[in-house]
Amino acid sequence: MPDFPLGRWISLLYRYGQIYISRELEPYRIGRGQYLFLLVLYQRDGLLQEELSCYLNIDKGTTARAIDRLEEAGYVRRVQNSEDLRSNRVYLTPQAEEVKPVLFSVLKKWTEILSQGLTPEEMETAQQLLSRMSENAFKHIHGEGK
Amino acid sequence: MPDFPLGRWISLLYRYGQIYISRELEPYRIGRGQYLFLLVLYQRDGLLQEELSCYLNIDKGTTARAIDRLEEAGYVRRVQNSEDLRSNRVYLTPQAEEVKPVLFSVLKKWTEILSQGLTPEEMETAQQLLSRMSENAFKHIHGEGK
DNA sequence: CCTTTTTAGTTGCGTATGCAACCATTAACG
DNA sequence: CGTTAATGGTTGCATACGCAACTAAAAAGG
Repeated sequence: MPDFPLGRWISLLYRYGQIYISRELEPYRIGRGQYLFLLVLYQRDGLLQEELSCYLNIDKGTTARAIDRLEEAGYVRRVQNSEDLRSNRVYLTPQAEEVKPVLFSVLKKWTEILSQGLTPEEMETAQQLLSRMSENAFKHIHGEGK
Repeated sequence: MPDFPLGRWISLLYRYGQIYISRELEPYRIGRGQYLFLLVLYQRDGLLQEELSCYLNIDKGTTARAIDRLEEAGYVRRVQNSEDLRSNRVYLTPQAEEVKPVLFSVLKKWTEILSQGLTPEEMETAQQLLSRMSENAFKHIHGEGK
């Protein structure tokens, strides 16, 4: 790749990560587009869809459909927010607590695969740098304009 | 995000990069799923679809459709390979040469956006680490396996 | 040679994703 | 208050992607 090596690696890591997650979580009916929402809800249950979208920086339409899936598979339930009837709070079900260790172990294993031959310090550095680049990306796409 | 921060940043960088590329290249009818193929062809023209797939590690079905798009938009043409009638060689058109500077400048700008606040050494490190993680991902998904 | 297997490419299907249009509810304002 | 604007959520549409089934051509093996 002559130019733009970064984009190529990011594309590969994203796509291959999705393949891995899909395969491993398929028996649990958790799709690659859904697991991130579970991760956020494990941290803080009962968020609004809008809060999930905002936190993960994912389109609200995409979020709506991901929550559809999770609800249909029995991992979350929507409860209309009594303080604002337009919005839903999303709560984990006991079934979600049950798969939590599975999900964490799958993600941990993928991280281990990626980190083969890298030192913990290098992994830490990678996270640091990706996080800073993400913030730049975010600010450019949203933050004042263009 | 409690665990799996890496996946989250990669997801964000991938999706936001796609948004940026889509917007910038939309006037030229080059989609976010197509520009990588052009980049490879700028390096070496006349590759087989299979070689493109293999080099970018992208599914051959996806490749076929990306080349469809590029052909329809006038950037490449398929020529049946006389040495193996099953395969096509993909050649750039003059129109592809014309957009080359535009494409490169768009990608360069995105890299500059991502690298704000990072030193050139840090960017170099990031590429290094991503490249090594990509190789790990590749080996796990393909290489013997799993 | 003829049959079997492999391989390059195409296509159908399922999923994910962003955008824009839309709906219902809430907030802002005159 | 009543009208207008903003906002949370849903849905239609377009694109991208992997997988699997399929086709046609080439390679392998008897």
